[in-house]
Amino acid sequence: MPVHHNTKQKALILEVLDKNRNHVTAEDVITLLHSCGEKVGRATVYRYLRELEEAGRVRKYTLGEKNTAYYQYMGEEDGCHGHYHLMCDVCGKLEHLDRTVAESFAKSARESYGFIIDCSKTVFYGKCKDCAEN
Amino acid sequence: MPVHHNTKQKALILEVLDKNRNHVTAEDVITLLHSCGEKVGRATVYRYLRELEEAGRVRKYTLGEKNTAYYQYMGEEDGCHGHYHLMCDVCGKLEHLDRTVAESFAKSARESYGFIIDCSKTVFYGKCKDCAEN
DNA sequence: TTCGCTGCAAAAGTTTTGCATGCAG
DNA sequence: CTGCATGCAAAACTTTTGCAGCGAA
Repeated sequence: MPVHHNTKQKALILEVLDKNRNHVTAEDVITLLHSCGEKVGRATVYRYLRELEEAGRVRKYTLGEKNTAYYQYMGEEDGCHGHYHLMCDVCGKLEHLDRTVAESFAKSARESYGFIIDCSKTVFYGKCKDCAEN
Repeated sequence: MPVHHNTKQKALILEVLDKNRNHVTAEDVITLLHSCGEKVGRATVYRYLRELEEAGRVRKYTLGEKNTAYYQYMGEEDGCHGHYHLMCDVCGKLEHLDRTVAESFAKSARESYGFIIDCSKTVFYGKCKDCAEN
């Protein structure tokens, strides 16, 4: 386990992620910080985003035909407490699906395949209600 | 509507996609062709994969933490012989879960949240049977 | 013969890494 | 003080594009 220093840069990055809960790219983070007069190195942003993703605090994914990665802050709650994530790959909105709804499915997967689903890491992709109606 | 010339290169690429229906990267296609003694230019592979994707004959997505795109041949009829992915985050093995097993779950999500799950993009993370036993 | 297609190489775009310096603990 | 974190630039990768020449229709 790495030692986590509390640095100004990490706090700034987290603040940007918290204020932009829908899909931001690494370059977005850099640009947003730069426009606030705060300069954080490109490598630091990429390194911290990766660290956050590996810790399960941020979700990394792609949208549309772009080859760039989008990042979404999942909040402090470690995720394994009661819900699956539903991510709209049109608008990037994240919804929560109560675990009880998915319980039977997880059970089927376990019984059929012996696969134990980790709900803190699983994200369902698709279209949210609003985007499906358009 | 572009004119589609029937070239040897396109036939070779399609053949590779057909024989490897799951998770092939562009580089995989190039390497596989090269190992068969067939050389097809990198640009041609990328161009044709993109064309196929735009035509709906191939699905493009990302898996795991990789930054590379995976391509999946959907066959001539875009049937719903889709499947969910079960990715073991211990050994990295990828398993397939038939869509029918997950159908009731997808239905619940749709009825409760109006969310339409795209099975081609959803990956369940967790432990596969082998890793769960250790 | 005519264009579209191919292949090479270069460019473009995104992410990672090496290394010297800075700063939190 | 110690050593992890940062920042810069370069490297590493993946994908796209320009252009000359080839080849399918």
